[in-house]
Amino acid sequence: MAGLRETKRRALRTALIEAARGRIEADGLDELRARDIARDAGCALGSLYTAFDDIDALILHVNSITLAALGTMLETAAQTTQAPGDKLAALASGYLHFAAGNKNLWSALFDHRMPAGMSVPEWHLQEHAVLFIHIAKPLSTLKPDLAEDDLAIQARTLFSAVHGIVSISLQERTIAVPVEHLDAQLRDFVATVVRGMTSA
Amino acid sequence: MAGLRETKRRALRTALIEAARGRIEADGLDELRARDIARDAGCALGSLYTAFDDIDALILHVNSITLAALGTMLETAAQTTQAPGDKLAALASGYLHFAAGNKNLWSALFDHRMPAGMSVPEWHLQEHAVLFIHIAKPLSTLKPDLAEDDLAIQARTLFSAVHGIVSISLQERTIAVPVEHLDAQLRDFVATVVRGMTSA
DNA sequence: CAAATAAATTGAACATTGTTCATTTTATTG
DNA sequence: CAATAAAATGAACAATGTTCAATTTATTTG
Repeated sequence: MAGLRETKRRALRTALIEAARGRIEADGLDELRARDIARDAGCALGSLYTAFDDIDALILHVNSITLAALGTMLETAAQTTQAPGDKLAALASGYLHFAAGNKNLWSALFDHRMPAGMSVPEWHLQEHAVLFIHIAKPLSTLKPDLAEDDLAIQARTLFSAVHGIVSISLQERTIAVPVEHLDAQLRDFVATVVRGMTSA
Repeated sequence: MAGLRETKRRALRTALIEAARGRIEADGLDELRARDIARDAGCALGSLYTAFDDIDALILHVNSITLAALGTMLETAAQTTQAPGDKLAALASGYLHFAAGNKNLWSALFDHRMPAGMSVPEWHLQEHAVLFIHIAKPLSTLKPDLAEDDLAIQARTLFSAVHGIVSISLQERTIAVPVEHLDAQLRDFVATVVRGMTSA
């Protein structure tokens, strides 16, 4: 049995990631505790630190899973329609519904901060690209004579705008607005932007 | 001297707020520590808790000051131009420059979270309105036949979009883009939205 | 003004965290 | 099977927000 060690190591890592994921999903990133994670994963507190450098590394892995799920969701959302403006609306709407339906996991993507001095590792930075890349194609159809780097920049800008709307809407600092109202507003906004892009 | 108590109490509160503000401005919300605040304010650790319920109350007061400064800045930004589209562009640009020039204080407005179970007090929620209210007037000029509540909603939506762009741009997860580049992109985006609103 | 009372100040103590470490257990290797 | 390397364990540590009993300071009362 060459690799019992490695097998157990991998099992512990995924158990810890799943435990952290469950906690974040249920109670939010703020309530995540090392001791709870270890208990849920069925290991001692110290073992968490043989499997991962620290809690932040664990959170990055949870966020990795969330980004992957978001990615496949956006992928299919973009396929439901044909016209580029409709694709952008569908992407925005899909993003809203994902965020609303996975609030704590989605919030963790943007609320998490590395400890002072540390920066997000490159492999995870690249995973964040999934947030924009689906926007680029329909956008380039709308604005065919856009240079490649401008396209990337404008895709990121459009994502950021949609994200801002979704983000502040879901904050629910006062009363909760039904998601379908938000969806209507968001689609209206995207339609306005698309109109602005194509007029003039 | 009726009120020496009250005088000292007020002095301590402002000293603590200023100490917290200085720390947040210099090192960011994440590095804020009760012991540092007390030392800077020249009082014992325990005194912080006779003047404020907890650290969160202190942070709210710091954010209050930041929102007031942001408010007067937006006020003057809106006055620099006449046409509603230009006013909206000026507001967005002003917002970007404020955020870029007061990064830690501005970030604290959105990064701060109340402890579990607690919610932001009403007086402070209302102060956040300063973020949208300046948008409503030019927006109503652009869309004269908008109902009052729709106007408020769309002003909030437009703010959220601009905030999202500014927010993600300033995150600087990779390389820092010059503010004037961001400003050009942001103004371009606002112009697109305005065009989309008026073409129809 | 002096004594009594109320409030505020103080820093030590407490509770909760993330992380480390010496010890023990477990897998791998020779 | 013995020797070694790796991992598991939970007690201990350090940092942090908050509380508390004791002390000092301001106000009120006789």
